[in-house]
Amino acid sequence: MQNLKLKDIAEKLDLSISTVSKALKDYPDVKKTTKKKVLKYTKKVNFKPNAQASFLRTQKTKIIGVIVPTIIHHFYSKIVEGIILIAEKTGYMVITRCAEESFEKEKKLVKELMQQNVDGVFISISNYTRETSHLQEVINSKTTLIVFDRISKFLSCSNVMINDRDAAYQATKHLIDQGCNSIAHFRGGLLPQIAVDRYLGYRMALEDHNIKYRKELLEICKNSSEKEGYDNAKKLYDSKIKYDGLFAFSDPTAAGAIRFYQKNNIDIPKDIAIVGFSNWELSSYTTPTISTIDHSSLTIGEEMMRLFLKEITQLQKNEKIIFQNSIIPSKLIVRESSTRKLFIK
Amino acid sequence: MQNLKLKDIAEKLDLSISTVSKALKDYPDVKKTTKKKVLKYTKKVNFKPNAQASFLRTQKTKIIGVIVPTIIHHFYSKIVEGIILIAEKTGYMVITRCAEESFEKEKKLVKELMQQNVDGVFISISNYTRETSHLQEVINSKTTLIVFDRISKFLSCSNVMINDRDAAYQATKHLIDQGCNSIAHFRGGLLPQIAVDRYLGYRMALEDHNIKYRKELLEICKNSSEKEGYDNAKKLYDSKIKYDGLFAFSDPTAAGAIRFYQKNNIDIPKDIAIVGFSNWELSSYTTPTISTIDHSSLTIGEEMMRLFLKEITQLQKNEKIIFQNSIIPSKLIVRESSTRKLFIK
DNA sequence: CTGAAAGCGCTTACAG
DNA sequence: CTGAAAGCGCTTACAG
Repeated sequence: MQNLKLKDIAEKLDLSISTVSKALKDYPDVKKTTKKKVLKYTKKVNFKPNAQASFLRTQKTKIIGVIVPTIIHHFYSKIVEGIILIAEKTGYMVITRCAEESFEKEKKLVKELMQQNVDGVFISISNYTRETSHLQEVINSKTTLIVFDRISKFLSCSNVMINDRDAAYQATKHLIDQGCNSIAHFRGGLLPQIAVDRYLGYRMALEDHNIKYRKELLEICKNSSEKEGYDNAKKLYDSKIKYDGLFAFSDPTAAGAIRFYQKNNIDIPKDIAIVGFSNWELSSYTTPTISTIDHSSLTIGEEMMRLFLKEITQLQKNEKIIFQNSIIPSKLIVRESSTRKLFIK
Repeated sequence: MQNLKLKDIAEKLDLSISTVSKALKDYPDVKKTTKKKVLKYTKKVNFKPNAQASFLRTQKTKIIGVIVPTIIHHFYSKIVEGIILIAEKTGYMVITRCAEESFEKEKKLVKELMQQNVDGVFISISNYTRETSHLQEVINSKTTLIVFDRISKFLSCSNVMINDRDAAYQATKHLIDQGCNSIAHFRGGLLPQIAVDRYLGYRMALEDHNIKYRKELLEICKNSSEKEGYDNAKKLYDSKIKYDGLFAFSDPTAAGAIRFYQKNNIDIPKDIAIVGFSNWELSSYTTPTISTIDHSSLTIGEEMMRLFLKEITQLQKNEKIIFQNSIIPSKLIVRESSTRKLFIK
């Protein structure tokens, strides 16, 4: 059974190709009984018009291209899941692609998506992307561009972000509320904006609560790995630096630190209260469970789709397109690693 | 800047559309210098032919559609990641879709992918899918169909599977090797094939080692949740049933059981040795870490792409297409929850 | 070696 | 209300 085309339907029903096409698209100038006849038959034989051929006329593919810098990563795969679920509800398909943190590959992927004539490109920019002319071209060719998480100030388009600084502030403040006075921070690398923002949120929270920032309580976890968490905890321990709170750049980092503390009989949260970041699956399974920040990736995906659909409509109506910067609020999830009230009062 | 088309290039270079098209596809009957001129210019202006228009002639979209029954699930999202990474290496794009365990939605998604004229459909069949005529149609329309994990015996196509029975056998045998004599099994629901297979593997391992199967050591974890693991451990405990090993249907289930044991001062692995299943992220972060079975999702994705590319080539050469059943071997990962040697000798 | 022309399957302005 | 025809941007058999 070959795929049916308009011509086959038309012949079968003794109608013209035009009429069948119009009936399918519910044009007002087709007789009701004709429409019914066509719909009944196409439903029966399960006919759907060829998407590629339609595109040549409509210029709409109903496909969204999503580019993430890395895919084997909790945060991004969750967001992609969110986009896919919402996209399906609104009749879009999603092509997911992975730039593997390479500027060259990112450029190539964008170009290929343009060649596919996707209706929208959602991207989180690679760490090594130095300039954004490839993304400017997306905008120029009237394709809706939405940048999320890792954005660029040089692009006029809608952005969806997380307020890492605020989230880090919440996390640190929570530790202070639990009675912590000297709070260490295992930060991410020096360059990534998210690492900088979380660091700044930490600093701001300290400042607002009159706690002096101490440089010796800051360590770096470049890869945000479990091992780095362990190693940094050990490093502080070996240098005999005392502290009673830890705000870790990520949950694995927090988990690594916990592993070290337990080995050395440091009680969590009594001796050191801990907050991680991003609500990884693991954080509900460690002993103790890890307090963390939840980003609600589903909400991020939802918000991107919402902005996309809005811009598509504005484009269609030839209205001015209004770009929007959405900030998705993060939520502190308090678990065992920082629930200290019982001990301090 | 609008998207360029063949016509623009041809005009610019004072050539015909045909010649430009042929130069781009490296046809042998185009003068070398002409080819060079065309390639140089198209590279400069970053021209790529419109994919939809090409399709109308070539019938190739270079898109693969992947349908998973559920996406917010470790196992499937890993496989999708694998497919995407390998697909990109071979010039394919991947549309991921989620059937949400609905037969109706699955049918709809398949139809839409066919409408998109994808070159291949990779699917893991929903639990509620009662018949597979929608997938038979994929085969009929000469689109490569590859079914993975949840397969159907009624389809003539290549399959990629995991040998759950063998993996469960390995897991159980490992517990026996650790000195366990009475091994409980928290199985999945009664119907899913994977639950049945793991149960049978468990039974076979017991039998091969002359350990009598005891019905009272079998509990059901329908949703494979942490809570069910906890509850079942409690149930056995409350009924005073003694056992020294546990083979759990999944890592979260194992984690739940561990939580209960720890609360009741049952030592792991000394009192009860535990093996989980599927190597969830959490299994390396619990205390103790959980021994588990690793499926190597990346290998599954790789294998699907390999089969797909093979069939595509056979199709092109008009050769007979040879379907293949690939079974991806699983690997036992031994961690703390079952490392007992120290205690028993 | 180059180019004119047909055609892939659809949509839609236009004529009747 | 229906249908003939043009055209979307490409590929490729064919003529020269």
